[in-house]
Amino acid sequence: MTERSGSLDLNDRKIKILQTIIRTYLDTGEPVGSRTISKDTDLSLSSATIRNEMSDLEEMGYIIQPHTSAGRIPTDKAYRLYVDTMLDYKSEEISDLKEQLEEKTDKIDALLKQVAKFLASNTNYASMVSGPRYKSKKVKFIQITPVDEESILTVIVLDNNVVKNQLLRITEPVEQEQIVKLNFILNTTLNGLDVTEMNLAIIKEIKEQVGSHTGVIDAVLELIGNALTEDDDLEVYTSGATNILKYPELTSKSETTELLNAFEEKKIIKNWLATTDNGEEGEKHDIQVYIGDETKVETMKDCSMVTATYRIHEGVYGKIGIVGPKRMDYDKVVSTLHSLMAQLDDIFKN
Amino acid sequence: MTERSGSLDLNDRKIKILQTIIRTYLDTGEPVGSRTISKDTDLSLSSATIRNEMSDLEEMGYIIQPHTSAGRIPTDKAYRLYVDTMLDYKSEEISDLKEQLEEKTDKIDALLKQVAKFLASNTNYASMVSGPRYKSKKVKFIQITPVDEESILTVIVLDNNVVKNQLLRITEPVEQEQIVKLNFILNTTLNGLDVTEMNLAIIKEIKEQVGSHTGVIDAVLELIGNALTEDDDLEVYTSGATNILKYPELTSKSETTELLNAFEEKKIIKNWLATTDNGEEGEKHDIQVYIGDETKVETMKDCSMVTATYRIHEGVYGKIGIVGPKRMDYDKVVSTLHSLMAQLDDIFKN
DNA sequence: TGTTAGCACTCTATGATGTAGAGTGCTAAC
DNA sequence: GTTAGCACTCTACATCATAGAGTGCTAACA
Repeated sequence: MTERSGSLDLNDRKIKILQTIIRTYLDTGEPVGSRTISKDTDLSLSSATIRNEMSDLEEMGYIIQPHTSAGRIPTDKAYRLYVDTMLDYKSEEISDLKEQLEEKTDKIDALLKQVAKFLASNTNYASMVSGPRYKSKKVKFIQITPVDEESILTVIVLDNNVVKNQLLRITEPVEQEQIVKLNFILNTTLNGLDVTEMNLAIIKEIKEQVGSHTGVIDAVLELIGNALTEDDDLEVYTSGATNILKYPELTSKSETTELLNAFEEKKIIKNWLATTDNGEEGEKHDIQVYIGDETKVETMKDCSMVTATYRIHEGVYGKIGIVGPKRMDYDKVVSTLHSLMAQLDDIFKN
Repeated sequence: MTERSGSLDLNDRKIKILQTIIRTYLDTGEPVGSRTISKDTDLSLSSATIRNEMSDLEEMGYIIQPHTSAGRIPTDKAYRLYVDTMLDYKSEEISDLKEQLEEKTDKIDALLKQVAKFLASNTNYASMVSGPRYKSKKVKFIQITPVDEESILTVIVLDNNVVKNQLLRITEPVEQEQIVKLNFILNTTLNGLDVTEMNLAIIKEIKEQVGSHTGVIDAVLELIGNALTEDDDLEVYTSGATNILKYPELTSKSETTELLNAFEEKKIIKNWLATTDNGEEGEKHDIQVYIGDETKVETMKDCSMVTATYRIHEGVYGKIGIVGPKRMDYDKVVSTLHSLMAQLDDIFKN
């Protein structure tokens, strides 16, 4: 159709102009006009020439005009291109991050909470961090102990060193030697098994060996089953959800509310964990950027999401992510996440 | 000054008018004019007469005019009066609440989470529920067990049946008989003590009796100390924080954000728990209403807060509250809380 | 003395109107 | 291929007029 369709490819000049548009728009949030570009680049071209190029860029789908007499703003396609090829890594903020973190590294969940907070306050976007998940869990140690006349305590240690316990009410006392026997049988039979390996045959065998107190055994087995299958409640830490309110382009009121709500109930995150769960392979610290519709979440079509996977060690991993407006400082977010991941790696080594 | 200052007391007619103003304003959120009142009450008075009365009410500080040619809106003083003397209890929604709750009463924290959710979705305000707090905690049972060559498991059961545990790394194995001895000594010495009773003398006695493995003992004692003193992280469950956005009078943007933020970080709640902690005496289900400045929180000066205390049993209690705009449906909130408290009482009995 | 009708007055919310400014696309010239 | 010039479009903003709601005051009435 167009006579000079030959010009419809991304030559260096177009790239430079597009990059300027994106950078400026990320910075100001206002549509970018041809004069601004003409002044801000070192191309020394007049605004008229820029206009021609912008016209091409618009035809190619990289920029649009909100209305006739406005400048251009980048499309999702442009952001995609930007994130894929134009990111400009900075690595400034590494230092103070680490200092902040290492104050209190005693417990992993406290650490992750801090990570979420750090990310949110550092980027000014909303952050979320999922607790570590274990590929498969096995029983390492079981112990049953009478506490008083009416209750016994069951403790289960899993191979990831997570300890589960529960007090069981009992109606009649269990004799000490029965307890010892029970402990012995449970440990020898179940040690090292995961939940798929605890079949009916094994359960039957245990019951036959013990002979009595099948009620207690049932209760213990149920507890074990729960311990092995439950996802640790899919623990998710979020922070800075209210940062979403800072960005006027997201303040369409109803949608923002919905988004905040989704954040409060941690819907987004669980969804995200569920969908990307399999993609565990790949680069060590691959960082994914989802722009607008790429998030696959209707309420987030004006948002972008940047995520990363951390690994504590083989098979034990969790996710970190931030959510912000599509007009997001991708450079900063990606580099912050990058250095954060490196820090975490470092910390997990100890 | 005024000639007929004798009319400046709250006679029945004034009360009726004030009540109508409050109810109408709570309902519509618009300033209430004299004509509306004249039509909506059974006083059969003309708007002119109502105007005279309203003028008095304004002088008495119960209502104000946002601007010259607008109707009147209630002041905090009016709300206070309303809450203290004019509440109209309804007891409709009791039933479905209970059905919703009893689905899953296995764990107290899951229950409380549901209570928060229920309250928020039922009232359309933000809700918060604090986990139960224990006046004083004592040790009921201690057990140390070797799990493998490099770790031993310490389990502590408190008298409120809360179980704490931790894996301790050890450098050299501890012999079985030492473990048995350790368990015996710890249980006989510490059983029934609270944290104030574990003084240096007792600790010294334990160490002397055991003779060796003081490192392990220190670790165990530290764990016990933590278990007895930590506030279970002051667990607080919130729900429906985004409901705050539904009320236009709170949408001054910056303040709403601050409020939401405070909610996210659960500042409000901790503050509130801290300040009202002592007020544990009094009526069984006394419900407190804090209006505007009464909340003592700057960011909540346009909000009201309604709180109640639940008791699981003697000395074990927690708090429930909701936060909403000053223009809040106090009737509904108070009656909902009322019936909720009754339900909880019922549930805790089992 | 309490109540009411009437009226002038005030203030807000709303919509219409005009204008400056930013930015574009097109054309013609370099 | 690049640029200057110009007509055109659209938004944002301020100004203005108007309708409507509500009041306070006064004078008349029961």
